[in-house]
Amino acid sequence: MPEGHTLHRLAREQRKLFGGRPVRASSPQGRFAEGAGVIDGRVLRRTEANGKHLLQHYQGGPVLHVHLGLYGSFTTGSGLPPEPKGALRLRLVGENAWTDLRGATACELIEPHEVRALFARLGPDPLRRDADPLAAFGRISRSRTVIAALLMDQQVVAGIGNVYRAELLYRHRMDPYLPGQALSLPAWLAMWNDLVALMRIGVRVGRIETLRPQDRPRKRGPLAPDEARYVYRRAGLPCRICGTEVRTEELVGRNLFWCPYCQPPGSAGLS
DNA sequence: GCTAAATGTTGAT
DNA sequence: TCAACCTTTAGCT
Repeated sequence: MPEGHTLHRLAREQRKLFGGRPVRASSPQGRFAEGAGVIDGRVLRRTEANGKHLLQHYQGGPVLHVHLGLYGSFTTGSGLPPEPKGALRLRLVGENAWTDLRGATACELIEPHEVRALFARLGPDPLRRDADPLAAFGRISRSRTVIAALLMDQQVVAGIGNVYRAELLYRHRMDPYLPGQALSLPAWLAMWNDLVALMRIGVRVGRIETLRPQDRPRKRGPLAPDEARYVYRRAGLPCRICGTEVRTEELVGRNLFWCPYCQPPGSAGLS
């Protein structure tokens, strides 16, 4: 489930499982055979995530770049890896752990200048220490594009996907169709700080949780997906807070979800 | 059991 | 604007 939190979690996990030791790399599917051959036997020195991109830095210089896209995934386990099945793009095997990559949009070795170019076209990532929310506000406040579209633009903020977008706008009672220009700095900073907190929770628990404690259904056991969110994928269901039907509409190729009562036209956030 | 849609991006048309 | 990527899950039957 790849929004930014997933990639940061993976970077952390892979550092712990494979970092500082040589890894065996292979591409049973064959599509990344050459790259796997380069990595094979090298020490994994460092892993990092920026937005939805994952990088593994290997001894001697090779950098593996992975972007999971819509349905790419890593499956990880301990002990001996299972017999490869299906389209297995990349398998990494360490001392006592293995991980399989499937379905990724990008799995490639890139040069240092390509890493710089990649990072240069990403906006601040709320999960990185060096992230500057004012850089994002600069773009937002100069734009006539609606905030729901700006939030999904990785050049504005790196790592937000459709779930965080919908839930963040809801939590701030913001009209998704508000032009970026209409956001105040305090409203943006409140959203940013909330986003940092939400995404850190996402890294910690491994999924996107956005409900405030008082809004969580009181029930035991795991929550169904539509019970764990305010508006994302809840079209036609009553808003958790006001009971109005949650709406959905396609916006730049993606489904947007919002509550027309809690986020009325012109509503510019809580600050 | 089957089908459609999905948390995303790139590159061709 | 659309296909590709080719997995997973929700929602049917």
